[in-house]
Amino acid sequence: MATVKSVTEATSSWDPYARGCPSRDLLDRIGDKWSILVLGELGKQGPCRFTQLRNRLSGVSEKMLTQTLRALERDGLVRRTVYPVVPVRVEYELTPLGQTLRVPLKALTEWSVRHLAEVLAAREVYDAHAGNKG
Amino acid sequence: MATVKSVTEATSSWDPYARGCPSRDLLDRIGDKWSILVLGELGKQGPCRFTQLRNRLSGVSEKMLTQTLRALERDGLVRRTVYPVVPVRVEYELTPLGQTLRVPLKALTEWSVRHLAEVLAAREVYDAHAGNKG
DNA sequence: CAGTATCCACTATGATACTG
DNA sequence: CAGTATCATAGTGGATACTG
Repeated sequence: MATVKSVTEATSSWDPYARGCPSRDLLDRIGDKWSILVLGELGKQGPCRFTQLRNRLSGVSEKMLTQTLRALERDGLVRRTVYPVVPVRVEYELTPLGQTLRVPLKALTEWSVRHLAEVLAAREVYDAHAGNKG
Repeated sequence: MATVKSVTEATSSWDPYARGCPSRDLLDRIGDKWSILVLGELGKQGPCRFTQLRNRLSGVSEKMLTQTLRALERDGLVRRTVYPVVPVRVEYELTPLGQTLRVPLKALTEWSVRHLAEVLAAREVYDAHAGNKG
């Protein structure tokens, strides 16, 4: 997960693109391999148990799932509820704050869905030229 | 930069949160350390030369700046123009496609600015508890 | 069930030096 | 000026085995 950086370099008036800025911090947090997938799953389905999540995000290791969930929980985006039964049962769900993040995430998703073809096309053009030039 | 993954596992109807989905690809691309900063700078100022960019994104190495710019260029988000003068002059600018990405990026930025305090507060609470529990 | 603890590989990033 | 090449390293992600 993102290393926790000091905000020493930050400017007083937030420049969205300066180092140490909120959006960079956000990207550092959700730009990892599993965060948005977890956020997405929880957003779709509501409360979800650890193993359920692991199965839905097939491919994730227990270590990474735990790590991702802990980070999201730490940031107040996900709530973790432990039911003291045996065997223990733990449920994860989006917090209200986590819910609000779905909006900008959706904007990003929509952009990518709408422009994916263009990006892919650009890649092919670029790679073709690269092939010519070595 | 993101490893280029096969899309073999993708479902036919795009699930925004499934692996290999457009939004994941997008996050893989712009979730790195410099892409959104470069996008942001170019969005703010229009055409910009290599060294100008390097100075504005103070802290970036030439290698990373080149790598980031190449990736963005490959994806059709940034245009690279070489002026065959001596010494050579290269200008970078957002393509129309790159411009459209500023909208969802702005949504993300606004979210982070608006909710940063909550996230930070949540972290402190979490870390305080972690201290208690070991 | 829901983790934790280890060890390992790869990747991303960076410092530095060199070049057309 | 605008890179490229090389070397070094930290951090990310993963496989596996163990535990309350």
